[in-house]
Amino acid sequence: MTAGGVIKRGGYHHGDLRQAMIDAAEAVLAEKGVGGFTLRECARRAGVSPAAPAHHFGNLVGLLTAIATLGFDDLSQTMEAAVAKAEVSGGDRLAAICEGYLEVALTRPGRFRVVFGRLGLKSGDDDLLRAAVRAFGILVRETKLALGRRVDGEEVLTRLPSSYAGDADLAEILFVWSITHGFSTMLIDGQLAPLEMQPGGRERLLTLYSGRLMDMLLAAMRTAPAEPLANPASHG
Amino acid sequence: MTAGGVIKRGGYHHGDLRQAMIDAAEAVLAEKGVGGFTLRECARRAGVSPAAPAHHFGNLVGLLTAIATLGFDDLSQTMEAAVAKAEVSGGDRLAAICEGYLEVALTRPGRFRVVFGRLGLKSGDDDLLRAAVRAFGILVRETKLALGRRVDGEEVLTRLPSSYAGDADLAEILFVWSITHGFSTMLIDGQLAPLEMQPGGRERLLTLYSGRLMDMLLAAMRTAPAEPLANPASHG
DNA sequence: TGCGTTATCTTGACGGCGTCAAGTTTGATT
DNA sequence: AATCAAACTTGACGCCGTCAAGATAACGCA
Repeated sequence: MTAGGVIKRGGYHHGDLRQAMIDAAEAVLAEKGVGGFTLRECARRAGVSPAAPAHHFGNLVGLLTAIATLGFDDLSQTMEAAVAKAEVSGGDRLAAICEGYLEVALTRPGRFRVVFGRLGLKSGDDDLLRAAVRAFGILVRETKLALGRRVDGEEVLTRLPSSYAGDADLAEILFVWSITHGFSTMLIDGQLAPLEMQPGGRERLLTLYSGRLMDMLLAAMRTAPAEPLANPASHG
Repeated sequence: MTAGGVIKRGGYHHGDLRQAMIDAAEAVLAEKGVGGFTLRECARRAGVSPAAPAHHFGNLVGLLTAIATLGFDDLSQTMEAAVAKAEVSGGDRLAAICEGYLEVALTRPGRFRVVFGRLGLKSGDDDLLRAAVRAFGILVRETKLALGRRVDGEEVLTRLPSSYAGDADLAEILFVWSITHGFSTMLIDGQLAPLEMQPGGRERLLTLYSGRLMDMLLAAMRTAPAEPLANPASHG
């Protein structure tokens, strides 16, 4: 039923408008990108009046926040899957999450831009925060593992981002994230479009990314200070 | 006169509406950011009807394109100035342009987002293209110099970006750009806000950037193949 | 079973947006 | 001085997000 969540159920009441709106929003983002994204258009596709979504999301920002939460979950799942695959194939785990990050951006650029774009999100939203902490935690965990640190998985995954402000490995974390985020955003925002114009251009870029760029990234990580003087687990 | 380019000259005709619109746009971007940017608001500040700008810029995209051109020029000038300063102080030239890039983003985040954001620009605009080629050329030049390549300055600065698709140093160029662009955008888009919340948080981030991150960047560059025999390495 | 309560959705309206067509004013050219 | 093209205004159109008020339907409880 409700293929794509777009079909109305009854007459007056929808049944699951919240999910239908999210589905419609994803479809609009996939078709027109974040520029052509409109609350009224989503409501139209859900077969509902423009004011209906207000009851479920409050306003446009609320809907975007729900989408962004899905985006963070997508990031977490894809990165974890990439790690699992690397573990099997013998590839590097850190490179794997970087490629997973890029994969998410390329697969759903609209949703990715909702997550990381300049559009305002509900800053206090619990679900959003939880999803963001989880995704960030994976990045932190893999960076620390790549540095040879011992990591208590549970602890890392639940720490708030602000608690990393004094982390001994923050520079390395930011380094990894900057490369991955920078390349991903430049690619989906069209900064690299001139380089993609040649036949096979995009493939070449992706090869460079998962090849030489990851090599350089890992080489840079190996220049890290050998031992952290402050124990990252309990740090004052 | 025309302080800020906002004051009208005569009654019906403005005199220099084009410049006044650009000034007003910059002011709006500085005050409200790219989210609160509106053509009508700019026209209002220039003391002119909503439809007046059409004659000078065509439409909203035209105005944004003019702003983006200024943004690229800003990037070029700041990066060149940073190189000059590094040349005097004995600092690293490549790190200097990376810090100049970040400086531009932090100084005028609104304009920076117009340059690199998801907003559409007039893709065929000559001035915009020229400014972009110049800024990109500086990045390429310094990356190649850091790799020990000999560089014919004029040639590099005028090549179109698409012509770098087969460049032997493309991976290193993308590596440098990704780090710099990634860190800059994450900072001004609020991704690092939780890390800035602690007292002195932003200063710490900037210190990390111009310190350890640049060290890692330069270390990674030193792993480049000595001769451009273009062997795309793989780490699988 | 029937009734009231409450969540859900519609209707209609408001102001603001970008853009267009048509009309008005101005400065420049001849 | 007459003409003309450029510069700007006016008014309108269809969008947008959001709000207040009303309609509807599902649910809990007698």
